[in-house]
Amino acid sequence: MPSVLSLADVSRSPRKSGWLDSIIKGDCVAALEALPDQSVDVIFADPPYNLQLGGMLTRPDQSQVDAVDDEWDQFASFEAYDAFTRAWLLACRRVLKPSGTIWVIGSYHNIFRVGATLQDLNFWILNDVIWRKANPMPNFKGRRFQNAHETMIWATRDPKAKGYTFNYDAMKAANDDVQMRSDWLFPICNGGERLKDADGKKVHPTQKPEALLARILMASSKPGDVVLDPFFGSGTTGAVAKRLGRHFVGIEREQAYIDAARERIDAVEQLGSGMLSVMTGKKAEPRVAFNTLIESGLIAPGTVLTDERRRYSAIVRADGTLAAGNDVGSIHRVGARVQGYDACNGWTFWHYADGATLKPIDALRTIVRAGMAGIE
Amino acid sequence: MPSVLSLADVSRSPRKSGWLDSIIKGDCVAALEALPDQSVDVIFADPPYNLQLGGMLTRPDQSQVDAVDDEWDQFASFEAYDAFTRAWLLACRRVLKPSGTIWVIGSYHNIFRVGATLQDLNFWILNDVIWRKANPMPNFKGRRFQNAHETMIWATRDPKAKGYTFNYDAMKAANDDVQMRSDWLFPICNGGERLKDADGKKVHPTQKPEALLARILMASSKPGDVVLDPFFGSGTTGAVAKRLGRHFVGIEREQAYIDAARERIDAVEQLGSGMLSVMTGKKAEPRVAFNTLIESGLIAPGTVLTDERRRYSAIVRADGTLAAGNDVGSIHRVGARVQGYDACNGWTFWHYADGATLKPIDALRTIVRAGMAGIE
DNA sequence: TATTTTCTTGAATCTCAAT
DNA sequence: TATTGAGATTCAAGAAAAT
Repeated sequence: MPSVLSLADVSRSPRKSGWLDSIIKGDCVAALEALPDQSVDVIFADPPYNLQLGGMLTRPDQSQVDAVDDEWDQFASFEAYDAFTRAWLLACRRVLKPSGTIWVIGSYHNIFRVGATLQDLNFWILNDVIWRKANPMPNFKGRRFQNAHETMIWATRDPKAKGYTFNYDAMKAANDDVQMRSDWLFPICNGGERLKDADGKKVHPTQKPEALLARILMASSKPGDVVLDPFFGSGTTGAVAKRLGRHFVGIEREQAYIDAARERIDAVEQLGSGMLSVMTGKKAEPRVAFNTLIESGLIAPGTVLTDERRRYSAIVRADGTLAAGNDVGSIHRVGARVQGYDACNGWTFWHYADGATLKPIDALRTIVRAGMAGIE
Repeated sequence: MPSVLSLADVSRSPRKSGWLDSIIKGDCVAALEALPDQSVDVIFADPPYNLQLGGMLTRPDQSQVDAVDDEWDQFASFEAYDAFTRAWLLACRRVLKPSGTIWVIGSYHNIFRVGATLQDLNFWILNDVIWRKANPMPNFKGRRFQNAHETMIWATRDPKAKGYTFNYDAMKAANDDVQMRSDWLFPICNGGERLKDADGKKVHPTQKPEALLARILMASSKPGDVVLDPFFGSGTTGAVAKRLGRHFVGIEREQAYIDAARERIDAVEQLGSGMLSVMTGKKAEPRVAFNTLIESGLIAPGTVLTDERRRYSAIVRADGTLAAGNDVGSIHRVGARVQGYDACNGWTFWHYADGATLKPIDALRTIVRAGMAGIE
């Protein structure tokens, strides 16, 4: 089982490597300052997002959303958050090898401040990478777009940094022999992977999926590298690092998280050396909005669509809806209503005139998908 | 053809609307200051990304600068970029209506600074939206992930801003009846849409696809709204705004871009008004009091209403209230109380017997609304 | 036991008009 | 400006319950 060290343990002999594969209990900055200079290859940091939530949020079925309202996510102001960010990034900077890289994940609440601070501190951004969530929480009030992604920033310690690890060929091979893009599709952490306590409640409110960490470590580290996570939480970084044959160091304040992480990591077995190239993201057929056909010029607003036998017709509107008389709605809704049905697949029901013949609008969707080939 | 105004033209009579559907030639901030307060519904801004252009960041070639100067330059340069960002965002803030929203697009080179500045200036971020490029430029050196997206930030002028436009129902209907996500897939602008000069060279280095602007304007504006683009470039915003029946104002310094944009916008035809109306949901429907159902004889006092599964029941009273035992109140209050909830939509919760089946009283409201159609 | 239906839940800055 | 009340609002997965 990974050992848990106090700050005193680490400070007593920082040059030794006793802190490898262990969890340091304590404040993030203080613990970082106890580690030796230039000793870490990769940092993955999932800092507090500084969410600013109003009151309670209820779902349409009147159940309550279990929000992230933990004390550790509360900051008095942007200035306070910026000062915190600066402090832990500076401490990270010192322990990072000159060829090391850092990943930071966040949402629009904090990621812009983190990114600007990284630049201010002379880190050099290599990419921003988007984690597209396959199954994000919906927007319940219908006043915004569904918040369906998070942003990760990948940066070197210095602008001129040479020799950082990027396993380009492995990434390409894992991505059907095309370059790995900056947008990744993964499900959120749920099901058996999600750590639960004895009462069945989630141990940590923001546990990250192992698949995400696996891609990060496969892309930007080598076996035997040292991976540091200054906000260790439930220990996803440690679990994946151990499985992939990397050393880890975690820093965490909360004893409950430390206990869960220790047990979790202890149960992980390292993969054999030949097994490491198989982790890729889930592929899915891209969802194509009807809107996309209009936006990409394949079908013009005002076009008249009919069914295969020209019994019903409807007009395409610029907002991506159809209008059949007073009936306005999605291609599926309007298709159902003109026929008096409850449901209808608008993609196969509605046709457009291509010369003298009618073709289903699904044919246009195929064209769009062809243009997206290889994108996921 | 859209008119081109000098700063003097606009300053002479800023309160008049002569600046609508025109391009103002001049510096971004100076031109913004010539426009009246609170006159714009939506701003789309595509500020300079490339910190090397505009003389703000002297990093043409990392290898030519030594480390010390480099660091100093970089700090100074980020400060200059931040000051520039602050200036144009503040000027935008003044011309934006209280219910207006702003979109800013950028890449990792600048978007973190823009986002942090937006927050510092008290804008309120609604979403960050990812433009996933269907056909991004490959990464040539194989030292990073393929940079396959750009980031857009959508924000209101103030944290508590109410009444901003978001055409939720149209977006959802256009997206196969599931809510629109924060990651959008579009091809980059090339082919026939890409403006070329007489030599076949592209007119503008970062011309945005019209499809992207179409979705932005369909989502966050109404026909007749005023759309401002302070970095007008080749005029994509103006072309799409005109096509979709929105007014536009563009600000641009370079005469070559202005000439190209004028010609381009002049060739655009506005879509017919029938194509432009935005699909709205229940929120936009006229309010109908439950009382009205009783007054119009659709439901009689004394009628027993139940929920869908007949677990709860209540009696309709002549004054338009419901009674469930001692509980008397609106359809919503009583619906909430019988279930032990804080809130409830009585229209969809309560059902009446229509023969052997139960129907929601919302069906009766629909009848009333149909009868009101055309009266208003 | 196998299949279908219902329930639960996830980093969320989540209403608006009338008074 | 703060309060009140009408009434609008969710997608995908996995687990649990029902058939």
